[in-house]
Amino acid sequence: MGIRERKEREKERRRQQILVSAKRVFSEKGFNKTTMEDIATNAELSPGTLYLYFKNKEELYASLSLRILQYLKMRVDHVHAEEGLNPSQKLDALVEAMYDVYEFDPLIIINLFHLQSSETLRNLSPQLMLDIKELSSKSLGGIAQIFEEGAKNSTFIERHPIALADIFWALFSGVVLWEASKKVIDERKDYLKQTLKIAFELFKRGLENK
Amino acid sequence: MGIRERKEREKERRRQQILVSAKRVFSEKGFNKTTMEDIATNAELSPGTLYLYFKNKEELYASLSLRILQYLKMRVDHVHAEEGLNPSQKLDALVEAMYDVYEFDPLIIINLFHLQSSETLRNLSPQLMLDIKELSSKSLGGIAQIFEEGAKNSTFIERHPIALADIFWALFSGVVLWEASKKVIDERKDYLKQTLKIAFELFKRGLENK
Amino acid sequence: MGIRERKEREKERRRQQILVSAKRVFSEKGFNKTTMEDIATNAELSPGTLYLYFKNKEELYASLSLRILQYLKMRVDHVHAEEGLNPSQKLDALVEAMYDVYEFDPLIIINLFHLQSSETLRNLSPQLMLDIKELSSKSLGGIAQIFEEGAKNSTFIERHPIALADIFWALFSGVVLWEASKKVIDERKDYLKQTLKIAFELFKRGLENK
Amino acid sequence: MGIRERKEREKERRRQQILVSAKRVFSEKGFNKTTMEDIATNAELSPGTLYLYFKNKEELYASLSLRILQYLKMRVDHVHAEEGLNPSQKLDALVEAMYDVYEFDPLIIINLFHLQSSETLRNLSPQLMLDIKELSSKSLGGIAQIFEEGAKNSTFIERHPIALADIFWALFSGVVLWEASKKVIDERKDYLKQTLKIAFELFKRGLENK
DNA sequence: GATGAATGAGTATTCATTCAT
DNA sequence: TATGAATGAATACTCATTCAT
Repeated sequence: MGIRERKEREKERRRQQILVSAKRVFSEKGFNKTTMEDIATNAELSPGTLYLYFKNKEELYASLSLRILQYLKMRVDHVHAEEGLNPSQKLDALVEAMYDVYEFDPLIIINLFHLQSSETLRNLSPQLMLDIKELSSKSLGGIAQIFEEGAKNSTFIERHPIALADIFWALFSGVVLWEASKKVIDERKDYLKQTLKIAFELFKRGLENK
Repeated sequence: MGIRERKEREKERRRQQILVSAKRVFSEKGFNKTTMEDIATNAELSPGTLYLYFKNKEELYASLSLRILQYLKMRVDHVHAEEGLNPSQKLDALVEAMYDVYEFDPLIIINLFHLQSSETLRNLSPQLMLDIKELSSKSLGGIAQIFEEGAKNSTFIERHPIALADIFWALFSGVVLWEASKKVIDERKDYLKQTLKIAFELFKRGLENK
Repeated sequence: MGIRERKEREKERRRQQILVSAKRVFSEKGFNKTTMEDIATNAELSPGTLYLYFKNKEELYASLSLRILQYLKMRVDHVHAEEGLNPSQKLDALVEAMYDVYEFDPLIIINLFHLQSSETLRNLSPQLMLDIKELSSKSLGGIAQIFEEGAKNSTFIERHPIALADIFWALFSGVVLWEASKKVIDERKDYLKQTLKIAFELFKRGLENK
Repeated sequence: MGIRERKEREKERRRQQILVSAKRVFSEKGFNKTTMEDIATNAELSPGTLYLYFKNKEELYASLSLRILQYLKMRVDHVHAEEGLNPSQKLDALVEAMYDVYEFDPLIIINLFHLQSSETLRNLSPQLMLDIKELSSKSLGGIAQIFEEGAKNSTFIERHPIALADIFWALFSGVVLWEASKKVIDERKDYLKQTLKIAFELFKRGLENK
């Protein structure tokens, strides 16, 4: 391992250390209530150092979305990689994956909606935006493929596969966000998992060729 | 019309004027980038005047959510008020209503998720919070009733009606938010309506007793 | 009584009503925390009305000082009006008067120091300033006269009578202010009256020709 | 000198720099008319920097009181530290000290009365409040001790020593405040020192056992 | 005279970001 | 690289005062 490579690796380690702290603090306080100093303190670094690794606060925040998308993509890829699964079984596997995605970062899933603010996007570096777009598009593509295969062998009804993938993701994130918001308003207990279960069941039933 | 009544009416007119401007500006810039001065300017009022009608920025913002919820509730009530509709037809009518809810305020639907911040809730007056909770709960109750009726006469499968109402709403808002976020990222045109259509179709298919 | 006179009287009544409310509210909250609206509400008037009787907030506040000074002057005059009192007895009577001045307005005595702010004085009408100066000067003159008489008949030591009057007043208000400030800091009980008693006793002893 | 120590010293230097500017500006304009920006400008710093050294405006202001109290305590301690002084001579030395306290900060002595506002106290950090209470109490204790000693050896009359210390301080600050207020109203020249002299003379005469 | 709705200037405080060391 | 002290722009909110009715 060359010295350059070691430095590269060290740098990446530090980036991850910051991201872990950022996730912790953002999850707890939300984007606006979190200060760069909070994150720096949590990471046992100085505020200035954060700026050596991330252009600004928005970019640091968006990088967390990237991590979720990376995880999502990995899980979608795994579904396809498993051998001998028919589309219906793949869909079941995908649903299982979504539970894990949720557990991977239950609170920060809200992040993905923060990206929609055009003000935010203006502050992101082109490379990061490209990465996000690509991962997002590939993950949804992988999901869409399941529906396409299902339609081909008549397991599922025929609809635009990309649209179905969008709906699948929207259903997932809609439930997560909605239940999260109710928890605060109604002080209800964690009713989320069960609702997700019913939601995905309905989705699959709606999709099936009767 | 007494002088007191006229004043009351004038006051309400001013409140609405502010809400209209607030909706415009918040829609364009989002909560944090919008300043009270922006809204005042848009409403052709002075900043101080806003505070005669709304306790603070959070409450002004939350009042916009109230308007959507009022509209939603009204539409749900209408669905039940129409005579001679069976549950399946009521669901169709509800879906139509949701398109209108979306058009009533395409961007500000995001508001409803802003409410989840406990920091926000801390700043709302108890009355406003009560109104929001009540409207929200009544609307979802009205939606749930459709599923309950449908289950009773075996049109729909039996699931917890409240959960189904949550899913119905989550599906709707999830699609709206997700498509909205993609629009910025992908610069795609309004693919939303079509996606919503498929989403609701799938939902209904999933719900039907085959 | 002519109609003009009745109006004049009515106007004065309203002025006093406002002053009473102002004293109440200023005493409770201090100058800065008190709003004109607070006073208006307390007086069951509208904010605008206050400005028909007082040029501005500073002048309303200063007018309260005037009331104390009027009371002080009246009491000093009484001391001189009583027949058959020698200087020593007059001083005793004056000390009694000071207890009453304190009870007349225990908290607002602080007002008199608010006047020192040049910013405040800039906002007072010349007439009010003149009245304050005159009353203040006459009252102190009356006090000084006691010391002068006392020096003449060798009851008291000879010092500049005006200076002695100033010291007499400074001792009184210093004790009041200092004890008032300690009450908050130390939460001690009303030790003030006793301290005032000792203070005046020492003052008199110091003054006496031994 | 270690690097840590140097930084500590530098930080203290900056604190003092701010206090000096604050004293200047507060003296000139009073608490309310002074803005944090005024102070920052005077100190050739940015407004934000002030908040690195003082929690808020109230605390910055109160810290000025602390400085006076520190000086007062030091002078009182010196009086006791001088050898071979009897109580009468100690009182004379104390009177000399008060002239210096006045010169140390002629205008800001008013500060000490600002502390009485409970609203102000609410905004102070517990440590600062503790320091103020302690210094205040120790200084007055030191003053009281002189009267106690004087009473013991029959130089002074017997009165509660703490009360005498309170009166001593009230006399001093009352004269300072009263003369200060008159200066503005009457535009008189500095008649203060002379008045103080007479005041203290009377106080001592009143105290002496004849 | 009386009202009270509207004004809008005024300010403490925060915090993302920079840069000298 | 890393630091962290310093920056200074940005903003919600208040309230004395005005003036059309």
